[in-house]
Amino acid sequence: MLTKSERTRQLIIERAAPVFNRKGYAGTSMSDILEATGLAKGGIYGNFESKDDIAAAAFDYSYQMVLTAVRARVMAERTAAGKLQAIFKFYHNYTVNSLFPGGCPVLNTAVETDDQLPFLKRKAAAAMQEMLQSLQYIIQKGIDTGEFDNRLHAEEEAMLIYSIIEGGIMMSKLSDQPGVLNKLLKHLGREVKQRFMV
Amino acid sequence: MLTKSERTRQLIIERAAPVFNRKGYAGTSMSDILEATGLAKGGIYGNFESKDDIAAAAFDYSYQMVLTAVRARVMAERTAAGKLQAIFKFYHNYTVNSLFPGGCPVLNTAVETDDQLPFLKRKAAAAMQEMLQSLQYIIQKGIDTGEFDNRLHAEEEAMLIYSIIEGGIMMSKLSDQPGVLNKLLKHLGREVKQRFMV
DNA sequence: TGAAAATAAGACCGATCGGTTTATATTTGT
DNA sequence: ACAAATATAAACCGATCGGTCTTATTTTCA
Repeated sequence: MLTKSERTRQLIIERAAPVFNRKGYAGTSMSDILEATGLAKGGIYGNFESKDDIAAAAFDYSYQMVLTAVRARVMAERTAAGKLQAIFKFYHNYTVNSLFPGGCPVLNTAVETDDQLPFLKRKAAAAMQEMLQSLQYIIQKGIDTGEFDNRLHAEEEAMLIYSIIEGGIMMSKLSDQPGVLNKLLKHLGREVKQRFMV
Repeated sequence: MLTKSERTRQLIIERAAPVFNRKGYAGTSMSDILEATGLAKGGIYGNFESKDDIAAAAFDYSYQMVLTAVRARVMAERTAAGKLQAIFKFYHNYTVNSLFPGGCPVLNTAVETDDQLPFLKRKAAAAMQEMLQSLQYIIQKGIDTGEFDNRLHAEEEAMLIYSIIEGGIMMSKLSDQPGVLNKLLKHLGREVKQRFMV
């Protein structure tokens, strides 16, 4: 069994992550975290060094949640096209249905950390890199196995897909219209069926 | 000539806008604004009611700067394809060369204002809507004049372009690689030349 | 140019910020 | 079950938050 401290630490991360994701680093206060966890200062600072420390752990947790959920859906598919469609399906209605509120943690963190908060920016950058490489890997595999047109550039297509998804999340959130993202995902689905397939 | 107060108000907006754009609403303090303007409290609060009031004016100013710059480039072109290419050119190297630092004010504001800051969210939403409609108008005009393939859906293509640009700005900023956005813009340019043209 | 009006400086305000510390309560291993 | 170790509550800290107010200065126009 986990030690008490380890369980508390986990609780703090799980409760703080959605708060940071909705309100951002600067917009989240320690009292927000006290409220979300039901703990007092001592319970927090006995398990974390600082607000930064919590924000870093919360980002890791948030990203891991997304990554795990996407991975599970991708691995359930055999073909490259199936894997890509599974990703698109994952993001369907993302702004209203996501694992926890506030949209994509990579996008949110990327936008808030311009020069400041370098420790968070590094994490978000690594996360994006990993997402892009996963996409690229799927596409390249599709090309190599002859499933996809070999004139495709895997890296470029991965970047396109990622930019449309992240841009679409922002657009849907801002307009309060989940359908905006959904239309973009539908377009991506058609592209895979038509332009990607040989 | 403008009254003293009007000139001071303008100075505050011009100096505060890039600060808000880089650090966000929550991340910007009044002392940041005092420092950026060189004024004291009295000078600020004599011309603005509150931080919110400054942030609202600063967003309007930032967005107006972008819109004006894009409009000028678009109006200098006659064809729909030329207008779209001018927009893509405007965003070339945007993360390092933009009018003022911090990336796209619509994107930044959209991400920070989830449920909170409704007065800013409304402004950003209206700005995005205007950008999308401008894009859609250009594309529809291209279709109507026979310059573009009439099987295109103007609204969908506008959303695609906008999502790629905004997503691309985020990706370039996060990775510190202006080339990411540039590659996406290059792709958009090719798409217009190939898929759009009849 | 001089007096009234407009504008800005800067001391000041209570509230809240992130964080520390001490004292109490709870786990833990024997 | 008990003592030692661990973990949490809560009072407390200086700094900073957004904002007010009085006073001094600058602008304005007769």
